[in-house]
Amino acid sequence: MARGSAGRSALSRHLRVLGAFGPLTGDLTLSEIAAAAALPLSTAHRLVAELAEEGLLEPVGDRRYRPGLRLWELATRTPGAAGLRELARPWMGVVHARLRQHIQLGVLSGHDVLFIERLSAPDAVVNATLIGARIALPLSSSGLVLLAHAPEALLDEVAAGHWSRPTARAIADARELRARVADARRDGYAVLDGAIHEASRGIAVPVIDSTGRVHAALGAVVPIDETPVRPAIELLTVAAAGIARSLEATAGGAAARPGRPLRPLLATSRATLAYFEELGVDTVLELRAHDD
Amino acid sequence: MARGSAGRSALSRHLRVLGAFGPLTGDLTLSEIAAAAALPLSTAHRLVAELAEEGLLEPVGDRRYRPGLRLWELATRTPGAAGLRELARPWMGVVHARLRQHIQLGVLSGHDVLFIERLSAPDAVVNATLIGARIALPLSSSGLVLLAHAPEALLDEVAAGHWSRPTARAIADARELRARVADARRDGYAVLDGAIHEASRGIAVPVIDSTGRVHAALGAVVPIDETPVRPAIELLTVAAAGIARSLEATAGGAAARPGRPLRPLLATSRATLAYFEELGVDTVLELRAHDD
DNA sequence: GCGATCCTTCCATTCAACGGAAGGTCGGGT
DNA sequence: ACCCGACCTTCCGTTGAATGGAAGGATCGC
Repeated sequence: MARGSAGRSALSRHLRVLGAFGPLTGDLTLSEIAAAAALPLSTAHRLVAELAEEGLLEPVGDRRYRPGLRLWELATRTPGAAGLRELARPWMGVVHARLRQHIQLGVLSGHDVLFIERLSAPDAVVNATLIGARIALPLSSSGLVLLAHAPEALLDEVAAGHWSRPTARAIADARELRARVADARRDGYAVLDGAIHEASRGIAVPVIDSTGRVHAALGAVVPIDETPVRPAIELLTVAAAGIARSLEATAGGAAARPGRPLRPLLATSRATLAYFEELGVDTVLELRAHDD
Repeated sequence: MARGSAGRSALSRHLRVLGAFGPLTGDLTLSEIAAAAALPLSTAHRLVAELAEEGLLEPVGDRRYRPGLRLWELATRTPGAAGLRELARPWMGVVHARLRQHIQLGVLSGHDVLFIERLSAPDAVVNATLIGARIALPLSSSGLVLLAHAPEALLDEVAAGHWSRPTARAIADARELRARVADARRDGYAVLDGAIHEASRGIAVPVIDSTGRVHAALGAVVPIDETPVRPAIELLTVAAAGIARSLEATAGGAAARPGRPLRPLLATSRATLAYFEELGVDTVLELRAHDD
């Protein structure tokens, strides 16, 4: 590198540039990117050009950029996100059809829940969740569930840290957080009222496989005191078990085969399944139709 | 850099590593990655460690890696893929409900169609398409449609190049390709029989906005001579127009506002819409429920 | 026409990336 | 118990790719 050279690896600066695009960010100009990424303009200029060259950014009009196709294409190979999402959707659909409220799936990422999928309804309550966005663990019922099943060290870290409190009912301190997490651990679910918005109640259960590993939290956001909680928990629990089974069918199925494990295919027709087997693709599982 | 140093920018080597994971690839070990990316082992070792550090790869078990959450999270901000997909799904659902065959959405990427979304049915015909995978332009009806509306230079390039011919009915040469593309340009749709598999017929129409820009191709894969073609084309055309309108409502709507354009939100409840407006998020459009 | 804003190019400096080689670790075969 | 082969990890001297300040353009608004 050169000059005082600041940062860490080259990779981290490329990511700083991509990180300039947040969940609510629109197309950005070069200087907006430079500012958001805290990079010198000439450096940003070069990085943006490289990223655009590789298709990770794409030019829009003649002065703006947005994240590009290649990024999405690569992300498609993310079993922990894209894969889990695809596999969970049918189960989420079942819950959604009954509850007609927000149904969402979140995974643990750092000190946040990263939301991977959400089904909504026009008349559902307020819900700050966006697909691809994060909520601090203590602010969400999904977060409590994930925390309940994470290594103790994570709870210690989070409890020691700070979190915003959008409403007065949000969990206030480490003591309360630990109590709520203990509840979630004991009950196998979490209910959290008005933590982000006064009117909303979160209900979440873990997606937990037969080895005890927790892959995600499946949650609903419902109006407080309108939707009966008990039946919702039961619906969510059944769906979470279904998701866990689907996960094991793919991951386990693929890993169990000798030879190179291939990503199992989902959601395709029987005829297509036969086609891929003919092509010599080792592991192809048909789970269920994508959309039914 | 150092030593003979081979390649291009640092970015390109990181991408070579990520590129080792294909649409059908499972979790890979370090040496598999090194081999697939054609990188020296020690280099691959360092790159993989960096990528894992940043969450672009995640360790699985104790010797394998897979693409990580952060990659998916960043890809979430891709209006041309993730955004288009979300926005198109309701329209695709309408077509799917009628045809009960594969319905798919593809965008132009290099000399391929990159498929972004697909709805299937258990009894649908053979279909090689995978979400996140590519098909060469001349092999797919969606490809013909995209080629028909792309700059002439692209057609020249593709026609001059080579493509595989999985079946005897696949387009054979540049002459035939140009003729089929001309048809697609004239008709506003493309029908292609048995190009990838003997039993399957592709039907595709462009998603074309009011400025004439083509954003994607919307297609169906149906059994040859079973599904009436004309009504399918009409269904697809209506849906494509719907997608185009949704696109303009978001992109146009956001871009038209003064101040920083924000990514419009989709698929949320009315109450949530109000919530975001209150928070000062400039541009929030509610289009329709995510799942209905 | 003039200033402000944003983008592009240039280039001397220098340190982060490179990768061959050597040393571990692990497991399976005998 | 021992060896062997397959992987993975660490070390480190070399060097050219990345860096970013500065200067020069392009464009827009007033």
